[in-house]
Amino acid sequence: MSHTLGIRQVQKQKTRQALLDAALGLLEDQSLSSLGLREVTRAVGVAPTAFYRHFRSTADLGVALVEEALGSLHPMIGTTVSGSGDSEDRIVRAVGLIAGHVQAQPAHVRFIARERHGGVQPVREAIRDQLARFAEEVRDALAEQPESEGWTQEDLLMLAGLYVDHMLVTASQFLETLDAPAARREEVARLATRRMRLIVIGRRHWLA
Amino acid sequence: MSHTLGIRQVQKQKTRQALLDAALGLLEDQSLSSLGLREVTRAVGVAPTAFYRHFRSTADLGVALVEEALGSLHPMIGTTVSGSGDSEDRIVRAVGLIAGHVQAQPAHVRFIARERHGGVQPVREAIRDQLARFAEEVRDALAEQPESEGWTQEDLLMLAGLYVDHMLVTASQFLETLDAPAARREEVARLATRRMRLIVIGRRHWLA
DNA sequence: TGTACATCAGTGAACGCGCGTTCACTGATGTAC
DNA sequence: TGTACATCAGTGAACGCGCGTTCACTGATGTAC
Repeated sequence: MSHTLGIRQVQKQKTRQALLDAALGLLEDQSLSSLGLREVTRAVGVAPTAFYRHFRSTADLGVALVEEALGSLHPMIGTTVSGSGDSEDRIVRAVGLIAGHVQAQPAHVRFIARERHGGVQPVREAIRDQLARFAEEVRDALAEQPESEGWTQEDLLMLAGLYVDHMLVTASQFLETLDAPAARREEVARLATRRMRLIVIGRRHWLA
Repeated sequence: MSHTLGIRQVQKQKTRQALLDAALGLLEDQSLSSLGLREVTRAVGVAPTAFYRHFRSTADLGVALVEEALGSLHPMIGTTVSGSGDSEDRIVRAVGLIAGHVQAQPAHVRFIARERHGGVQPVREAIRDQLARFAEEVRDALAEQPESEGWTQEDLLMLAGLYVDHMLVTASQFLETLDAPAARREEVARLATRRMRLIVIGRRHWLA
């Protein structure tokens, strides 16, 4: 049975989302460790004290943003790695997907890149955990490919980590081209594709 | 002829260095964008206004820290890439060098990892420029290896970028093991070595 | 070498400002009967 | 369905505090003669 939220719950969720959205916007030009609670509430148009009805602190809000930014990407992983076509097709598709995601959610991507090594410990840990999950998911998807025959789980996880890190490097490179002409973006895509190709070649000859 | 600095210049340099050192220490648990000028002068034991005799702002100090953290590493590049031994020797030596540097200068490494995508634009740009120089230096060193015959300059730079990014990923992984038992550090070293080996294998078969 | 003046790294008081957090509150929504 | 009470998201005043920046200053160091 579907549980309908009351008016109060719905309104509370709206305010919470508004706080998250406002914070994400403010974080385009600063780090979470310098984001002020009053800044966020001012941007939303609520009293500073309303903040505490939703988050204990800006660090707490940051952890929620990590969930929002990365939580929904997990399904994408499997379909990309296990998708149809040869490895060249998959490389091109993966780079395209990253480019598209950066265009669609630049603020999310910037937030993750910035706070992955940022000054707020709980947020760093939340990101690290999510990325570790990504790597495991990639490993499991790789394990089902015929090319992975003879590979140890450990080496598959090593390769998966390489893919995940490369994905992040590529995303942050696309981020830097957002205000640049499309040609610059093409160049990043070309370069990312070649890097990925080199890794795939390394994979193919790994067991030799 | 050697130019001896006057007492005044020497003292000024000392204070400047004390400000840089204090800032670096404070940046272990926060980002530059939340670092206060008064925090830094308080840690050094000088009046807040003394700060302005050395830097225009904390962002300006950050740019100086980038120079301090990365400027002296350039010579290391060439000797690592062009060093003696086969590729396996060079991989092991490179990973060892990174591990040693992280142990010797953890605050520098943390600062670079944190501010590379941090909230202070001039600092991000300074880091990006230094890393671009690293990549070019690696490319030039690679170009002199016999294995690079037939490679375009562009592909060599692509490979060099892969090495530089991998170096940073490895450094930040070592950083997370600083308070962990040595066994954890060994594991990171092992993993980084394998990743590097996979890239080298990819390189060997690139032109096929 | 000694003297008179210039330089300038560091001082300390003062300023206006925005911060995070507390508290008792209001009034719409939810619930029990 | 109507009523009486409970809940609780958001309010607004108040607090003490540390911030960045200004300014005129001091006194040791540097320089010209």
